[in-house]
Amino acid sequence: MIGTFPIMDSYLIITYEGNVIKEIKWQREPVNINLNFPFYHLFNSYFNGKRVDFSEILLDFSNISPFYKRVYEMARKIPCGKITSYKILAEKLGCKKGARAVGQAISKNPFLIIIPCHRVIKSNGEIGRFGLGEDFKKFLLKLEGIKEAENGRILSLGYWWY
DNA sequence: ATACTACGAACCT
DNA sequence: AGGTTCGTAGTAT
Repeated sequence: MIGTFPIMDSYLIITYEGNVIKEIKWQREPVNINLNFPFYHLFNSYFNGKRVDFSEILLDFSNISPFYKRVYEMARKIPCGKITSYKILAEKLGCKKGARAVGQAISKNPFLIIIPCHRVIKSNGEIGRFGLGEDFKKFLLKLEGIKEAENGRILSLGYWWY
């Protein structure tokens, strides 16, 4: 079953079976809106700027390599309103110099929003890349109350999650 | 074996 | 400050 949810100039495509989410991807090409998918109200609240707890949602991790799975499960623990870096995430996984490998995994995040890959930025404070574009990443961070400096970098280390 | 990253550090101007 | 280069870990072919 597939649900669709419009956001900015794109659409979330939510694939699910029962109450298990199998995949959340996005596309720019318009689709028919179908808001009849599990946890719709959570997504709706989230995009209205509310603090939302996605942690109880069941995700289908079959067909995901062990390392990617570890990255996703770790990334999922980043609290709303906090950010971290690819490097820190790698270190937490016991992979000191694996920042790039983490980036590769994050770039293929099969569960947009639920696994908050937008909360992972570069270690020098720059926003870093994002599938739907850097502006979308900034939009999500702003939604969560993360402040950005005028030079496009994150303002304060106090926001970091270690 | 090789090529490819949503990275990072170390160098350069 | 801004660029280039190189190391790096894991994945895909």
